[in-house]
Amino acid sequence: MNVNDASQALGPSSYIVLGLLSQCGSGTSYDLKRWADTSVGHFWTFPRSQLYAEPQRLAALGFLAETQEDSGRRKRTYRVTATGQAALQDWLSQPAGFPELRDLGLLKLFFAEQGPPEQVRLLAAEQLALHRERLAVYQALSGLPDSAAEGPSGFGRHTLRMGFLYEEANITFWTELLDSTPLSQPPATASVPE
Amino acid sequence: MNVNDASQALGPSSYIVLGLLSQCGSGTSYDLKRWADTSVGHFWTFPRSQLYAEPQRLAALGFLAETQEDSGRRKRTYRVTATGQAALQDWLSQPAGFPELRDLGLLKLFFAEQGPPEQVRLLAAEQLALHRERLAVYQALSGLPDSAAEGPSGFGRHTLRMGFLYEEANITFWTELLDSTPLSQPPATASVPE
DNA sequence: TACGGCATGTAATCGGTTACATGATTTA
DNA sequence: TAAATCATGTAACCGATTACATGCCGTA
Repeated sequence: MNVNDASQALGPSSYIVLGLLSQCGSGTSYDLKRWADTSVGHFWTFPRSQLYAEPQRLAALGFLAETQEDSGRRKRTYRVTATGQAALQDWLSQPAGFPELRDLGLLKLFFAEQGPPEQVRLLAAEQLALHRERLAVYQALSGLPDSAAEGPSGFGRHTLRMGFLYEEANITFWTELLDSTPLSQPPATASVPE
Repeated sequence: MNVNDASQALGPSSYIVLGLLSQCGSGTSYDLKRWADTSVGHFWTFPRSQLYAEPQRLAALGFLAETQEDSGRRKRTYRVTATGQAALQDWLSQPAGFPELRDLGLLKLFFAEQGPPEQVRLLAAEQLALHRERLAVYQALSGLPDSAAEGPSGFGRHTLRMGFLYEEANITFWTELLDSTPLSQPPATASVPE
């Protein structure tokens, strides 16, 4: 069974586990959770339970080696094998394809465009607030020294930059939308001079 | 069983079906596929088979009414019920939450940042090409008259605008990255004057 | 030593993807 | 009328989410 054999076809979460472990040497499922939360978690999340299931799968494939404690909880620690490392490299060297926006807010907007403007405004206001919040988080992160920003517990300079651009684009978009969507009840007293 | 009862918790694909059928009156699974391809499909895709399974589910919940042909293929046509319409409206009025980038390219970049620059360059070049392509598609779409751009078979003015901004952000990002990543083998013959 | 939060797992369910299968309709 | 394409569905599998369950450890 070859690494280049496409029959494996692991999913993204598998490679997140592989990648994090590769960067950190070794760790438990909980370690993975903590690392993910402060790095990839900024743009790619999944439930914690995946971080227990995924390593099992990878270990069964020979991509991870597993050691289990003798004491109480018999907790499992994983590390990447040479085969696993090769699989990761192979994946990295493959084209990534086109990403989808898959934005729930956009989806709702798409269907709300025909409806009452007030609903659009509400949506825009919500999204605007969320994106501003997130931009602030990124701004805080970018102030950190490189040592903290890089590595398994950091966001990575480049990925952080994309986060920035993404948030900016969103803020531009929802702001424009809010500004161009009429209020539901323009005050009847206001006069519109010709 | 109330529409406002959160026990339903349909997924996004359910609402895409609901939304498209609501806009178009009625249609078959194949109609849904065609509508989706030219509208939401630009930023949210899923396999065609979903468009056969999803309406069944919705019909079972009373959100769609189904009529079946008597002739050969006995094909099914769906339309939204009043209950379904209410469920859609309810969903639209709910906050959408924060969207994730979930970009495979970014993910690979995150793990490739530590590795050889050449791999980063390859990735950046691929992504740049894909995003430029997509931007061109959006440019073409935006040239269309409103009648073609709006409605179930159109992208929608607003969503299209966001597509634009997203592609621009990506092009900026991957271009910057490509420009800032050193070539793997700078020609050994080149002299670097002090 | 009791309690709250941290840490570590398993089980059940379900939506989504892939693969399979075949009927109609157009066109060469 | 054969081939190609359009159209319509089903079945099996699997990753991902939710919910359940419980052990360790610091501190009040």
